Amino acid sequence: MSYFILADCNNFYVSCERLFNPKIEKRPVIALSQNDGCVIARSQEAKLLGIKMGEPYFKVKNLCQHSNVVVFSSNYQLYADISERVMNVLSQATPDFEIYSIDEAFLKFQDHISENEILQESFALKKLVMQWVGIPISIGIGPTKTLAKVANSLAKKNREVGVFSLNSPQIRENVLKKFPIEDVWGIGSKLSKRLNGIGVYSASDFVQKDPYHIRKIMGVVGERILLELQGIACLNLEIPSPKKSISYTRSFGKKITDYSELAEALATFTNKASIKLRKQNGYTSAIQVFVETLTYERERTYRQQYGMIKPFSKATNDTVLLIKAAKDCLERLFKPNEKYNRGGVIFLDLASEETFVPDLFLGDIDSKRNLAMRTVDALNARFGKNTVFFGAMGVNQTWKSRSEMKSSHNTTSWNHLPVVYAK
DNA sequence: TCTGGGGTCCTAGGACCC
DNA sequence: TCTGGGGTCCTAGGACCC
Repeated sequence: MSYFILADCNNFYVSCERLFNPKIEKRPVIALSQNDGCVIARSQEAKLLGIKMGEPYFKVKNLCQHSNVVVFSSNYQLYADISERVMNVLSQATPDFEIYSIDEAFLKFQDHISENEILQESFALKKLVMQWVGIPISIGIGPTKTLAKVANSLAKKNREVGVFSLNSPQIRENVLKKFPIEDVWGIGSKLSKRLNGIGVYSASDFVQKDPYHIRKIMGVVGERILLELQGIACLNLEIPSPKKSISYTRSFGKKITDYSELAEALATFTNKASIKLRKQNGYTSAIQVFVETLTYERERTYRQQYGMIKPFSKATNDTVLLIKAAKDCLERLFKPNEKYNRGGVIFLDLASEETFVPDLFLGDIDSKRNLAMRTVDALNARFGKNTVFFGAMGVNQTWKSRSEMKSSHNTTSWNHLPVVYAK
């Protein structure tokens, strides 16, 4: 047996913004998704105003203006950097450590450490992250990952303490009775409706079901969640493995009807994705390209996706080839007089360097091209994004997504470094 | 006018093989 | 009268997460 700890940053994006802007400490603050589309982070004050997670921004814009809400476009560069700092502190506690998302990490401790020591350790970690990074976190403890998740959401309810353990079976029983089934990790809207149908409304209702029966109606996923809630660990820490697919998809700042504009956008996305690909030393054997249209009819929106997959005879990470393939796909997908609002590229079937098979007939051409790509990446890393770029990407980039209320890159750009004035 | 983006895992069904 | 069965691989789609 062992214990799992889930450390989760409180209102992470908002906390990052507050770090460099202490004036907004007590005010309602929200952060928006890419393209300023919907609300994806809210401060406690904003939650109390009734602003929901994932709500489209235009629906709450008025409320925000009236209630003096501070609104930010997402500043992922800043959030990623702060995240790394938080993870660095957390990972000091144990080598059994898994970064689960930008603001969450699992830690695992063997059970020869007492319950009391685990609690002490958790309080110490929480304090340390606040001291060294300035981000508030909550900690949940339990014998399984799923129970640590439940414990974490209880820790968040009492932020003054901010640590909650579900190791004791008695406490577990009481907690699960009041814990709605739809809030359990892995149970989404579809599964919770299905479970409601068989009389399951709380996590405790679920735990009393027969795992075999649950397996029949929910598959192994459902059975695993059930056992995890019973305290039987089915999920372990995940060892980071290279990504199985890499994608870059964006909504455009305006609707696009023009083929060449669309082609430039997709070339830009392909470039972004191939930089990610080379960063993990990967090769892709197939590219998927899609574009999407959006139409409104009587208060309803209809999305239509057009996509195609193009396999390569040989895995590649060469931006030039990838852009060419993306354009081939687009040529077939494109329909004039359509209004496109979104597009993207996905690299599928990723292969690593070790499994990459050089082409017998092309000989050394590959390694030369590879070197060229590496040089482009190095130049851009050193002198800034897009110092060197591909003509196909265009120069006007009129389709770029909106991001009108973005804060500075305080920790990742010399030009945005905070300045302190002495009196 | 205006609704994100990047991922993962699982399953069912078809094609194919012996 | 009676017309196999087991295995693998691939793909599309569904469901979920943050």
